[in-house]
Amino acid sequence: MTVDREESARTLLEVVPIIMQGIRLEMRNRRLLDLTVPQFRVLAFVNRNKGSSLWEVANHVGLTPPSMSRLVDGLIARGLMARKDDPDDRRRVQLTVTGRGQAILETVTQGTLSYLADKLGDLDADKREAIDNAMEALRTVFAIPHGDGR
Amino acid sequence: MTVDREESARTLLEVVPIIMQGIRLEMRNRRLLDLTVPQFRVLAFVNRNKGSSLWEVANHVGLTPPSMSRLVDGLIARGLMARKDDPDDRRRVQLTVTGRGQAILETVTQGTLSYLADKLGDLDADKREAIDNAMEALRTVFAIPHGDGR
DNA sequence: TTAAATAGTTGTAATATCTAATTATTAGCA
DNA sequence: TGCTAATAATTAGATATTACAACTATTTAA
Repeated sequence: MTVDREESARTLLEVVPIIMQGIRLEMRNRRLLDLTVPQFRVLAFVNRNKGSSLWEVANHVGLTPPSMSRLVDGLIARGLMARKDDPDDRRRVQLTVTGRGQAILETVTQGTLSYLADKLGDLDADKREAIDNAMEALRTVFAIPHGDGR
Repeated sequence: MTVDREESARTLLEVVPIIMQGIRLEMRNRRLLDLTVPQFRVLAFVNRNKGSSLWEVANHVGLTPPSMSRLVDGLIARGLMARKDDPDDRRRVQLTVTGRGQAILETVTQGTLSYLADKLGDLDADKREAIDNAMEALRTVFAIPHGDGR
């Protein structure tokens, strides 16, 4: 089978946005505890990197600091995150996920995983292994640390 | 190597949003001819399905008809698409991409493919083959017709 | 010890997106 | 046939999201 970079790129460009669309719909369609994808990514990142600064989160998620400041405002207003001053550098803030935030993160994560696992359930094991291998390769290429991303 | 559905799903959920973020930044960062991802997907879909109705495009891209109506307004205002009445059913509208729209679509597509191909260039052929196989599997699972999606 | 750099927030504006209501047209059926 | 229901699209109105520029507070370093 011929595998040239251009063709692989084209396939990625066709497939990735549609998977993303499924993930987005899944996350938004749960009454009251819905999250946008950026909100989800912020919660997941901060949950794994407790005490992250605003800049770190903004950088990870790909938003500007002002946008992230407002996004965090919203999550704090919903009681999902907390912001406190960094005692070592009082310009910085330390972000954390509240218990309630963790609960919602967990629920949304599980729901989304079920959605995806359900889709993947139609595939036989070797296809799923191909997906795992591919994602592993893509993970390195897009510089995503293990068990971190989202 | 153990490959269970749950684990594959988790990996997808970690990796896909980050690839998407790269695609989004790439598409937006070209002065004057920038497109949002939904705009890009609309142009790509209509270009391959000339005369699509508003509902068909909205359905494909995952937006409501009112949102799509406004999105299309914007693309028409930029001279990238045209809207005309369907003679067979005058409730419907037939959407097409203008020459200018095709040109911009082409440029943005090529730019994004270069971005992706560049990333993929760091991988050896068997990794790229794994990616192709995985995308092929995902394509069927998410019901993405060949050479269509975006 | 003050100028420059850094972290974050606020002001303002442009998009993007939704639900509900409205208009126009077609389809179904008694 | 003629009326009702269904469908396709748009408009109205509201809310979210996001950006850039300007500002405040704090730290670094010359």
